[in-house]
Amino acid sequence: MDERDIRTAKVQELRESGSEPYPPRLPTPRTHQIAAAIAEFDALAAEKTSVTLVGRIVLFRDMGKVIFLTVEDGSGRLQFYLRRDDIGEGFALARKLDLGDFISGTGYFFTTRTGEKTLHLTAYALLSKSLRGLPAKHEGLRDVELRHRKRYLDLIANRDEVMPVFIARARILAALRRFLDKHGYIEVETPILQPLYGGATAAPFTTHHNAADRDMYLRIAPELYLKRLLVGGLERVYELGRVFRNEGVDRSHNPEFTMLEYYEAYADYLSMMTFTETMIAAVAEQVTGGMVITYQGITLDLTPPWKRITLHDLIAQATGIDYDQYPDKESLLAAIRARGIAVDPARGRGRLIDQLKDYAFEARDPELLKPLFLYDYPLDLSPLAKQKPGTPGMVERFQAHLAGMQLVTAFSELNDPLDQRARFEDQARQRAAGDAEAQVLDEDYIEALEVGMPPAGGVGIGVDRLVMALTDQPNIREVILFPTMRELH
RNA sequence: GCGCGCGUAGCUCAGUGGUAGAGCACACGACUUUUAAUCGCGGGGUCGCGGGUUCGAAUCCCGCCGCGCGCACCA
Repeated sequence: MDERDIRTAKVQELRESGSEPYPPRLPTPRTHQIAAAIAEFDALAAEKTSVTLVGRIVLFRDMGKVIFLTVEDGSGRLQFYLRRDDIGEGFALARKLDLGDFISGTGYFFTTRTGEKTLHLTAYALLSKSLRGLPAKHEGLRDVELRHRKRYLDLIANRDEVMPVFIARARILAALRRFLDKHGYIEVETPILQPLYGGATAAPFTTHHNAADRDMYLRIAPELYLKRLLVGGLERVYELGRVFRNEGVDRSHNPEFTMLEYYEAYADYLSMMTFTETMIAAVAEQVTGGMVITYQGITLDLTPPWKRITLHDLIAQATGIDYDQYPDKESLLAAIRARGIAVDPARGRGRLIDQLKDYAFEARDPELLKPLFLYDYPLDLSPLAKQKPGTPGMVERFQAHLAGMQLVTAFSELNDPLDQRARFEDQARQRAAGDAEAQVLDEDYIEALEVGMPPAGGVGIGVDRLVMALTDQPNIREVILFPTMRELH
């Protein structure tokens, strides 16, 4: 008989003796959360006030005629003390309690001779029987795969490290909503299940709608729907929700992740830059208590204004290449190769520029870890962004980088339906040439633009990465409760 | 997708060619202020999966699966 068999047998024995191991409610109402009771300990102990606390048994010390056990609830942990002389017949059953069981305990507070605040029980009750033991009390659960596959065990065993991260995550989401609401934005919900996917350059997850007998897609971004709402007359909208991209997993990517997108009519990318740094700094302050954070040992000051540099100047500083002097892919490629920088040449000019940006970040200049706005991007990488006047081939777009992670992308939204159609057609050519991630033409979206969309700025934030930055976590899987895992065989 | 590393008891880990181990957990016993309780005693393993080399494989080789790290890819 293994542990689980033994505990299952205990369930049976309890039922046969007329005791329900999974009762529907507490036999005695809970009077306090543990942390609240500890806060009032002196008064409660002085009056020997009867309190009822509940929780999971995390340590169990059976000394024959007395038992000490440590019980943990959502707020904290406390030692319970049971004496055979107090409990009577129930004491023998108490000795059969197991680590992991949920119990309630009624009694009064006292302090042991070693100074530990303790609840001296006059009665207890089993609330829920655990059939499987908890991870080792000292070593806990270190195996990263197990921690993520069985997050409930991770939360139990590594509570002090893991719980605060997800509490902070919840606070970050709430603070983002609060900030946007305060600034007149309304939160909307647009389709996750879409007949066409768009708004980003990524491969989708495909599914099938049986009733309509047609393929549908999980959204890769909410962008095109949010901008339809600008057409409809909503001036400030946002959506905070899950998006799905059929791509690999690494330290900063999970196939499903949380995106915040917000759009503001009559704004442009420059005003959205200011709004965004203000929002992120405010969220940091509300969640961490200040605008200066530490990420993986590096101090980062989020106080606005953040450094702003054009993509052109960043690349010029890092590589000495002034890409404005190389208006076509071939001449730029030659200049890159002349400096011995390795790039994938099977891409357009915009991709080359993008790779130069990556090269600049690879130098690991500590300055580039600080909050940074990079702006003015190549047009061919940004089919939904408005062209920058007087600068052919460039669009009004920015990205925010923090701690080396791309956190934000944003632009002045393209609202010229004729230009938009041409951009989609260009994407279609790239798709025909083998780029599976090129964006697909959305006729209905073009039609909406033809009705008329006000000039607007729009921003997308990778919320998981923001949570990583604000909780000092090195891996996106540490801020997603149930990260995507392969099937076990 | 490529490279490197890891996979041994429920958990944390040792074991690098010769009969599978430790601590915790678990079972049984002792103990009326313990606290990572202690003490005694005991059970528990397809060594990720499959194949190969060898008299003999957890250990060496090949393939597969899973995980991690790096690279590539990725608004």
